[in-house]
Amino acid sequence: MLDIKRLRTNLEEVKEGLVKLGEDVSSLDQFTELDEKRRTLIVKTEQLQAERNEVSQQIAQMKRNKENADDAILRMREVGEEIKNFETELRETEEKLDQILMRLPNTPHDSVPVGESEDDNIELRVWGEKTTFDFEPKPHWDLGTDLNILDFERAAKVTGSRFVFYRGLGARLERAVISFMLDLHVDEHGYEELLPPQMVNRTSLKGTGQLPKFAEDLFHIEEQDYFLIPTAEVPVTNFHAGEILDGEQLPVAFTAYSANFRSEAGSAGRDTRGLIRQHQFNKIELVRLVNPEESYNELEKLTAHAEKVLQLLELPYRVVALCTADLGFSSAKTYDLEVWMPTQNVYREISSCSNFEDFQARRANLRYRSEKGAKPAYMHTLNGSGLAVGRTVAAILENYQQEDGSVIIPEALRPYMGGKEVIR
RNA sequence: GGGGAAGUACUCAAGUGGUGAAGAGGUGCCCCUGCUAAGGGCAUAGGUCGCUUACGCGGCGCGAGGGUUCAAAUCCCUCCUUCUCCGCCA
Repeated sequence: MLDIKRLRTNLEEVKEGLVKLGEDVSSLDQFTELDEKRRTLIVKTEQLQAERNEVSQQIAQMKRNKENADDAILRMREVGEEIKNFETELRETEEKLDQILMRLPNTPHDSVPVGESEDDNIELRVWGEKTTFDFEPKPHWDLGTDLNILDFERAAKVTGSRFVFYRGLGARLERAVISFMLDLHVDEHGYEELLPPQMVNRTSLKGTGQLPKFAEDLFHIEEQDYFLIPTAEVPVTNFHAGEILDGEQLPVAFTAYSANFRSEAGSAGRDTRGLIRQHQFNKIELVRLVNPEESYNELEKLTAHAEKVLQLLELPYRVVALCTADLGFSSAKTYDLEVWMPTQNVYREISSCSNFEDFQARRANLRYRSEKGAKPAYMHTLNGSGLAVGRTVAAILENYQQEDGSVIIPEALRPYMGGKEVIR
């Protein structure tokens, strides 16, 4: 959520930021009016409440002295009615304000390039050489099916489209990638591992920004009003929600494995084959809760941690800075890591590393004290995939394939594969 | 799933309609003391929202949300969490 005080004092500047995102800012036309109405109602309500508190004490006094308090009680009955009316009006006004504020995206950092589409994202660096073959490489879904390590057909039978069975060494490979990534982030990068709940409540989803605006992207459990998590970002960022941490506890660095569930509403027909766009996929997440002054250094750090995975797996990739058109709802700045997918001849997103500044912290009430006795302040939150596991497996299959249809296992994963070197 | 009990500050805890939510521990400052311990004194309800140039003032806050009442930690309703007994169960 944007800072309401910032909206009050710099409304035009905020609008400019939102316009860069291609956001419709007409909802803000009512902001000033609603905000002023809210504060007027607060003043009126509180004046009456103060009066009621005072007279109530007088009534108590009179009763104790066995005096007659009927006049005061009658008067307070009316005051009580008035308070109730003002409170109702106040609640309605605050709901309207909330409707506006909770649906406004974060404003982009100054360094974010302004753009019209993802084509305006800026390539920052390229790592590794694009894989080349002296034979016709197969897409990973054919490789996986032929090797009998991926089974899309049976998953469609058992559940539906956009699901998959990993089988045999395929399942083993997925599990190896998960363990490899977690171990790297815990042992080398200093993250604490969490294994989070894979369903969350509405409050958590509002905290990170998926609700109220993007409900149609989520799987919902009606009975309990829970949602399957679309990313571990949700439970992990909300881990400290509502708490006030000591400054020394920052930065908090969590890594988490979870399955992720996305309805993929609106992407019908896109990436229908293979592991790229599934309703359920595994991901290792990196989350950092940091000092505001540090958050942009922290973003570089976090991105480097995600990149390290690709480097150790020796998968060619590039890093792009997302332009305003491609920026996510909650993010102030995002770097995407894109891995080389030889059969599609493109770099495909495999990680998204973002600084949310205090946007999520406001929503989830994540605060810290810079020192003992200091006023609580919002921390900054960051997260990134470290990495998407299914897409990593797809990239391994495609980049490490051989002419005979077998796949070499990257060296870094072999300890997790029982020493096996090839899937054939 | 059914029955019981509970949720008050950093911790423990009193409080069944009426002035500022007891008390203890802890913490901070001070006294005493050669130093430490013990002892004594004072302070200590976090937060947040609003008003105010400011010093300040006020509202809300006893798990959450509603309700009754002039007045709610206290009475009523719904929900959440924890403990516990029974049943079921990976």
